[in-house]
Amino acid sequence: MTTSLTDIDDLVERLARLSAADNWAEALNPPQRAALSYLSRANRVSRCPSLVADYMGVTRGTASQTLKSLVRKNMIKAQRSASDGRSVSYRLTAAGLQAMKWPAVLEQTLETLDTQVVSELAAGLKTLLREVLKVRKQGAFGILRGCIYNQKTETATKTLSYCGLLNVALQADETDRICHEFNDFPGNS
Amino acid sequence: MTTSLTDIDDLVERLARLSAADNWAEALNPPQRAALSYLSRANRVSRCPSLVADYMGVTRGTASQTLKSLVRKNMIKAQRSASDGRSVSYRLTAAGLQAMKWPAVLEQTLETLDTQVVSELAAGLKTLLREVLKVRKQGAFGILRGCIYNQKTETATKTLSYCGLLNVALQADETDRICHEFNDFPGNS
DNA sequence: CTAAGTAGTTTCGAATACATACTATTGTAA
DNA sequence: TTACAATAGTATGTATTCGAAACTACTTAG
Repeated sequence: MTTSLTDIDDLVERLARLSAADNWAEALNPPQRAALSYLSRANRVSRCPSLVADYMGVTRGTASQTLKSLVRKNMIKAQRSASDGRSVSYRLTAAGLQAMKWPAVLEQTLETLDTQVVSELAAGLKTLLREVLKVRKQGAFGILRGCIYNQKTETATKTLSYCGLLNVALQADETDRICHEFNDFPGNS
Repeated sequence: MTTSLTDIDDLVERLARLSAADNWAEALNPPQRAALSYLSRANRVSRCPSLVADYMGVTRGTASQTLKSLVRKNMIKAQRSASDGRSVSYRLTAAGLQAMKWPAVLEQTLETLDTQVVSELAAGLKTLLREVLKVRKQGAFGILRGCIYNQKTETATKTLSYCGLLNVALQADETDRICHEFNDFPGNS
């Protein structure tokens, strides 16, 4: 059975599409849900329009629109930065946190699958995402040592670092760079 | 390293999103590309609005709109059925076939990955899709024995059937049902 | 201090998407 | 046969996404 490369492209496309269709709630549409999900996991300095745009793969203008609709729906609130008068940080409201409590339909489907299959699938997808980010030159995801998303694995020869939020493996020299997603505060404020 | 179920949902969502952003051509946007891709692979009786809607996970109204825009762009042409005055079948124009020649950006990324990783990833995604289709009760994918998408694998005990178009494994009793995607004519007309 | 760069917003036009209501055709049952 | 339900497809209204481009406001480099 030959696995053409087109297959994976189609499968990812279609799965995302079907998942989006099922997750379409009266409260949130798929882009809004994706943005809210990102904001719920990112640290304060990362909860800004341009990084939402980067994460979602849309222009800043589009991200701005989606964030505006989330504000309108009382899911998030904007707060201007004191240090930089240009930048804005968003935080989830109680309603926003509540909306994130609902698990995605795909998650429920995954529960029925074998654990082994699920973890292999996750590993494959992470590898693919890492590659995609490299091609898109979104590689500036250096992680400071103390980041809670920086998962270290000790091997015989060296320490491997991994960003659990963005799902990218990190080179040793990258741990000194500043990461947009850096977070050293478990309370996430 | 724990792999939460949320991970896969996020990864699929994000990969599809980044892929869509990169595949956004002046000619086609992502839904149009998805619809055209389906039409290029489906047999005549399957190239109708309602099955495009099923495949894409949208309502018939939405599918109708997208098909209209593809007609406007001269990618496809409509043809009314002689046997059923209600139904319509679309076929790709020369321009439509040409547009499908361009590989998706994700495919190029996949070329850089290990073959083993790619085939395991494809297998995992197919399993997941099969499960999603079951939940959505889109299970009426019975494949007639002669279908060119019906890939048979002989094992010691029995014959396994598989639909190469829809990426679903088929039970033995399903091979007698009529499949929307059934195709016994390699020329696909 | 000026110029370039950065963060974010607004506007425009095309299109997606749902829900709903609609037309036309086909099938079923009295 | 004549109702009536089911099916295939379309049209409309509203909200929103999306890229592109133009714009404001702030920050930084020379």
